[in-house]
Amino acid sequence: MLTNQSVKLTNRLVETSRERLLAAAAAEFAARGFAGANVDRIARAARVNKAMIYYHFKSKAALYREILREMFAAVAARVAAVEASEAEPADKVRAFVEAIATAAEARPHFPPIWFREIAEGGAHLDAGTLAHVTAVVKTLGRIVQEGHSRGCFERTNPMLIHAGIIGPLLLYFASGPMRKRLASAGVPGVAALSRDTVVAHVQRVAVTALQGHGV
Amino acid sequence: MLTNQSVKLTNRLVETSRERLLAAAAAEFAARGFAGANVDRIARAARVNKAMIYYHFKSKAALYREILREMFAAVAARVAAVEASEAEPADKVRAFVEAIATAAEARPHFPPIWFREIAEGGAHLDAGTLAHVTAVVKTLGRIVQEGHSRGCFERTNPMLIHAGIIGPLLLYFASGPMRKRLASAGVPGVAALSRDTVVAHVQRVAVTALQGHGV
DNA sequence: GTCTATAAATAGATAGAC
DNA sequence: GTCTATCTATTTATAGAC
Repeated sequence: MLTNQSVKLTNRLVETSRERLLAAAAAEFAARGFAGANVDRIARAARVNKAMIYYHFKSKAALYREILREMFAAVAARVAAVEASEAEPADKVRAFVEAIATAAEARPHFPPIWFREIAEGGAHLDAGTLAHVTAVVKTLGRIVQEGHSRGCFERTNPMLIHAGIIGPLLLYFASGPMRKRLASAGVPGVAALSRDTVVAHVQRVAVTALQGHGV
Repeated sequence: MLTNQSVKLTNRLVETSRERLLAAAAAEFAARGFAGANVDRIARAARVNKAMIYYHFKSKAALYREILREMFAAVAARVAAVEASEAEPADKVRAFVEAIATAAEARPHFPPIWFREIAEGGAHLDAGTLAHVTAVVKTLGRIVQEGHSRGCFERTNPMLIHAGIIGPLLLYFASGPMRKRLASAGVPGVAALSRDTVVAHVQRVAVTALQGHGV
């Protein structure tokens, strides 16, 4: 019994070659993009033979799609949970912001890869992953709609709110290295910009825009 | 005299091979990134022999840097003009937003390339171009500072405002193809999102955040 | 300035042994 | 599941003629 359990524990604690490949690939794709990524480098970083990439995945492209799928499935799940909660519309919007931030933070590769996919028009998104993306946007749309029906939000294009949330958040989380260079160049305030400050600001801005108050 | 003039006019009206290469390369780099870009394809799109790339520019990398340099020099110039104007702080912030939007619109390749550079930590930015980037951010910092000194703005980290401006604007201008796919997938409000709506929203949000009013 | 031909290196992918 | 060796295609870059 103890033996069986320790085997199971070991299987969970020790990363499999597949998991190590996924982690190394995520970092490589984030740093260099799909075209710039190199399968040899991915294998080396994962301390795994290159041929294993083609054993576990069909191709470099399939490996990349796998990473995209996990990313967007995770945000979609978080956001769905937000919508399903009992909170009032304004709090759901705040939770939506927090959900995006949390998902992005848990995956440092997420924001840069998302940026690149946007730049590429979602060229690598398969149907299933695209469905996750649209689900996220539609969910925010329904939250905004619900707020409007209840009389707490003014009529607002949800895509505007979406851009106001996703834009600054992704920019913040994707720009770590860039911000370091700006800080070195003497730009004031860059170093002081914390995750919590950004999230709070985005939350406030989104809710304020929705509530209007004749602004 | 007439001959001389017509020659000069011709030289201005007819794109040189160098100009055609720059235009084709900008589109290629925007669509596929630096690593994904292909010099053969650039040459073909420019209707120019591939060897001309190496005649006019030193390498693929040098060609890319040339495009980066022009992009950021243009925004830096626009933004400097905004700061030099006689407008009051809030209007300078609005003009800053408009300047970014105008520069981005005039160069469809600009937003996607900027996104990719952020994702890559500015790996391709040479010292001169990085100076342009920092100049833009610092300029906004001074406008915010000026507003605070004059008592019209609350004390605010300028980087927060910067992220709130650049994030949504770049996202909007870079996401044209992606938005089309979302519209096809039935996401409401995507098609209705106009450039002017986004710019006005970003302006309002930035100024409101700066003015505070105890929010 | 423009073109052809080609060098030289890189990188995705697979066969086949263990 | 893992590894070695290798094939093949792609692609940046240049030499040299016109």
